[in-house]
Amino acid sequence: MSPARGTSPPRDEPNTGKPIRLKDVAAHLGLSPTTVSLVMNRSPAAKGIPPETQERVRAAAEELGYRPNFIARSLRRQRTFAVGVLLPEISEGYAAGVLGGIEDQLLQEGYFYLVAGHHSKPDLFDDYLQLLTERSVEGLILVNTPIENALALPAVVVAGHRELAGVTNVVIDHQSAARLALAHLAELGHRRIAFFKGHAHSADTEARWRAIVGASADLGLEIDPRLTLQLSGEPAGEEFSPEEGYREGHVFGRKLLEAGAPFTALFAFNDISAIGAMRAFSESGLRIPDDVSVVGFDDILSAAFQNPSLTTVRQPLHEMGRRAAAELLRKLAAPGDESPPAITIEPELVVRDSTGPARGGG
Amino acid sequence: MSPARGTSPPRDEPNTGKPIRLKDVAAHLGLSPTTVSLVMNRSPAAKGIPPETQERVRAAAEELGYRPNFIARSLRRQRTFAVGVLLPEISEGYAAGVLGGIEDQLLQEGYFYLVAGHHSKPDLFDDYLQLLTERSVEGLILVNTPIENALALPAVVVAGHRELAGVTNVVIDHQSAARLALAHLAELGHRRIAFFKGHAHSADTEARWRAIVGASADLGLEIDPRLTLQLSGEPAGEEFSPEEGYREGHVFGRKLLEAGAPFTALFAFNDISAIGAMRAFSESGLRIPDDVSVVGFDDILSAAFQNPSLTTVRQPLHEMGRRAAAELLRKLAAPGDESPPAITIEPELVVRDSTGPARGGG
DNA sequence: GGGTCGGGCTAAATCGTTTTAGCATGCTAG
DNA sequence: CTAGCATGCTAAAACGATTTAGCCCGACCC
Repeated sequence: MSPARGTSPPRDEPNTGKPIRLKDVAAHLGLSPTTVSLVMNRSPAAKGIPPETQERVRAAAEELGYRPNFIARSLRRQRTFAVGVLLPEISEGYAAGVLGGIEDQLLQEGYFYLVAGHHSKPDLFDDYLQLLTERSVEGLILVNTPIENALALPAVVVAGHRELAGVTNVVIDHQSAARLALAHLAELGHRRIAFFKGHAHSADTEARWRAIVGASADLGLEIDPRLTLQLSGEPAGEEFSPEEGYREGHVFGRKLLEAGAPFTALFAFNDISAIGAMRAFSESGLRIPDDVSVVGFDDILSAAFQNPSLTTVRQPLHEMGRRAAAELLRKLAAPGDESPPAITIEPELVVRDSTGPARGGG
Repeated sequence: MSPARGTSPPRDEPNTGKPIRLKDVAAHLGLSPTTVSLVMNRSPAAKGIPPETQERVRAAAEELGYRPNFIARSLRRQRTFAVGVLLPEISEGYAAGVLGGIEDQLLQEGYFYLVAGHHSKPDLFDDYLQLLTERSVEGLILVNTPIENALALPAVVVAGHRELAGVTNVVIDHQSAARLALAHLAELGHRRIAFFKGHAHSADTEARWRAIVGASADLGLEIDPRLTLQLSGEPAGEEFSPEEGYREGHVFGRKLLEAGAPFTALFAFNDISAIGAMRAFSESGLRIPDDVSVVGFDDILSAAFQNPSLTTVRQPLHEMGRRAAAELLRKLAAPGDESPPAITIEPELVVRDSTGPARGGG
């Protein structure tokens, strides 16, 4: 009699009551758990077990739907194949982008990760670090998370402020970013370029500005202080909100116009402020890119949907996350090795419709 | 002699070599592990232990920096305080928003979560379900993830297609959404309204369209088939990409104009296509909202940064995530209870600059 | 003085693996 | 004939907690 189709167990036979333990497989075969474990793990010690027994074991495991219990294994091996990720807020674009890359890399390598969003509240940093450590994560990835003390676990930091012994920073190549953007503008004949600097407590502000100064010099461009405005951001400790950045870009766009010093292009600190400035320019009757060219930074989703669409320096967030995860796994695999203090990521210039030849020619 | 500041152990004394085990605390006190465990867990069985001993235990635990090993505890208690989250892609706006809410709720309740992004590849669904199950997650939250077979674990689905026994769907109140948007337009005097329907394989398309039809009837509006276009999306199984949606909105915007049937407003299926359409309208010399009003759906970040900024129906993604997580935890806490087949979330109309009085008056 | 009771604790089993250290058995070599 | 050595397996001790079932001792009762 073949099994009736309509009876309770579904066609895919797993899920039959309680999960199968190693012990069950062993009992079913009349072997010891040791043997089964050795075979299932392809342990070197299994070389003494004849291939035909090995086959029997594997067949039985398959047949019974045996799945090793990860918790028990973790306990015994002292390995969890899990890492902790600390970030300000998971639903915010930057962190989400990086996390996407982290995820791809980790899952591919058989790891999982636990995430905690601290909403930029410093007292939560330590709490969550505690919790993650208690859960026996093997390493940490910090995204946009300023940290004071040394960490007890191997760690990689994305967009981190300071240098800590043993932790690797994943950073964008600001030199390259500045060169890409400014060379693009210079080539279009722009000589008088306005700048938005980042707010003081952002990780990237200083490095980026130094790179801009350097690249300007290389290209023979002069920086006019009257055309340089510093975004203030929110009070320190607060998350920088998109709406605020947009508003500030809008206000600063007008300020630039009122300053009276002529300019034909703006290189903003990020896309959000660039978009705000574009709006200010449009409202004043300036046309983009005919009268003013605008370059942003980040390449957020909105950048492509602006009218005109925004030329910007893309941070490859996904790749940054990937690289961070890969580096962490490398550290875990080779605990002794010296690790690089920094991994530098190359940005990419995305040319869209907000940049064009300088008005009046170069 | 007070301890010198410059010596190796940092001021916060933890991290002294290997972690402290329960056994260590017990040994340090000359008590048994049992006693320490009972006290630390405030087990009812600890009522036989005099308060002064309890105090001694707690003090010692504190002093030694004892942190229970979560893995060992999970193994013994058969509880992991972890849930699995399955979604298409973590860095995409919808999922990231929902995940933010899930995270808030879970961490608040002492849970963590494991995320897997399946990139809409159906064969990965089962793989990741396997992996999560192996890791002993206690329940599942599926975001935008169509699932065929019944699940072995308690589950909540956000934006899911079908109804499965025992799983709760978290869905937006489409009735309410349609009513909000159409009443707003009707109030501004719009009578001839164009629509973008969602692509066929999107979870929300059908329900939303029915709601629109219903609300139109209630408000005495007629739906003109010539003004109704169905987004095609990518081939089924592919992720719907923002660029594609934008492009289609753009194309359809032009189609509407060419159709010749007069209209004064567009209610798009989502913000992306609304933004594409706005661009098409602008390019044709129509002014928004003077000539055409546009209403989107979702309230993505870009919506606020458009020029003009986009009036839209906001899906409270964060809250949807929160509710999903809360419901899952409820299920876990009360395994016997019947659970609701659906949780309905109220949308919110965000009025911005893309809607205004109908041209020519109502 | 024996039984009972309760207070204060603990021994040992258990969760499901991995891993170390061997144990039989039979064959071969000397 | 026996030592030695593969061969094919297994017993038992971890891993670090929780939890069940008692143990021991003194006080109290009658």
